Amino acid sequence: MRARPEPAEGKPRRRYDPDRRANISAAALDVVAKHGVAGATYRKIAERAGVSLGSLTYHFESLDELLGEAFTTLANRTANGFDAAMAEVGDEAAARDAVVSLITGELLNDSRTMVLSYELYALATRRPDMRRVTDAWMARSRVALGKFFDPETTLMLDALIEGLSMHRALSLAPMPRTTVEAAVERIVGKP
Amino acid sequence: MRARPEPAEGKPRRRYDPDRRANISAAALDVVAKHGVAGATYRKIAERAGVSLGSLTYHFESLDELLGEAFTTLANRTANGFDAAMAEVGDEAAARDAVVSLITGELLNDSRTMVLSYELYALATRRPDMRRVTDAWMARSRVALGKFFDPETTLMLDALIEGLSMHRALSLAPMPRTTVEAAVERIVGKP
DNA sequence: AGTCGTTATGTACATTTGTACATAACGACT
DNA sequence: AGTCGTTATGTACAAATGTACATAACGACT
Repeated sequence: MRARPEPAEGKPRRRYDPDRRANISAAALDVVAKHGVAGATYRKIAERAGVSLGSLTYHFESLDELLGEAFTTLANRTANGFDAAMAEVGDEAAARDAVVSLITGELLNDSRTMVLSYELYALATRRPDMRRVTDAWMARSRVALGKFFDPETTLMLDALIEGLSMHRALSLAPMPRTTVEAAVERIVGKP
Repeated sequence: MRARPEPAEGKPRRRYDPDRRANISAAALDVVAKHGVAGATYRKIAERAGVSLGSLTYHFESLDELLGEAFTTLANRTANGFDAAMAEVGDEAAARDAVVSLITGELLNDSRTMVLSYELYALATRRPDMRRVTDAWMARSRVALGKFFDPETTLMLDALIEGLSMHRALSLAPMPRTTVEAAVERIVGKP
């Protein structure tokens, strides 16, 4: 017998678990990160979310729909982090530093985000609706970068960020930060 | 009743299907490209290879072993293509052109290779033995590039190739070749 | 209190999938 | 011709999985 959380004083208690749908979506990402899309089953996700099996099929008509929503929230959250990091930046020199930090830092570079990105990319080359998700994601990155760099440089920089993050994540001997700094400088030009 | 292929004159007919193991491996890549690792089952692969189900479990003790061998051959074949393209190159200017052609051309950029790469990357961040495959792959790329560029430039260029190929494959509006040329030039320096 | 729509739970069933195995075909060798 | 090790085939079975559904709990509203 588990005690139910107390309702806020005076506030109408709408439902027992209001954001269960979002919780299921988050649990799906955990399962994909651990077992891959190949190992993402209704039962594993339900267990991870601490929720009954029937609840999944109620909220999501298919596994594809569930994965679609999960990856969409992932892309939005990552893009939000990207935006936030670039929003605090004043001039181009600071933008340069921010980009280097993004590549070497935690937002783009932790293994969980990277493996989920790969799974998303693989899915996106196969499912057109997921292509829209990756397109929107990349577009937001370019908008954030476009505030400081010209359009062509922005395209190059965006691709460089992708490649450097990937190689840093996959490589056993991660590239030193100084090399990342030098690569960014070569693309965006001398200060 | 299907007629059996005639044995070569005088040559001892060793076995009915000598490279069935390799054929199964190739069929596995086809299935992964079409349905993802998630949809790669013994039965689908057997059907694609035109081979009985039992033959798969005979040649490969597990699906992981089969996928491991399939991705290993993929990585080797792609690296061979990379080597071949760079081997025909004389000076650094030609190397620059070769790199641009690799990014915009067919070796790295067809959607089949890209989706398989993503699946491999996703697998590699989860399975240590696959990490060795991707490591060897990237090491060969760097060796091929290292004949023409200094070590640090090679690292940068390798990452740039990865990122540009990926963005060209995923983007609905592919980046123009001139932008690719400009990006490579910024990394490797003025001619 | 009573009713209704929404959400949650557990169970049951048909299909898919990995796996094991018995049997046979094949080639090499004596 | 006979024997043996290797390879191929088909089938069978148990576990896992997607899916449907009956039942109940919950909150909002009258």
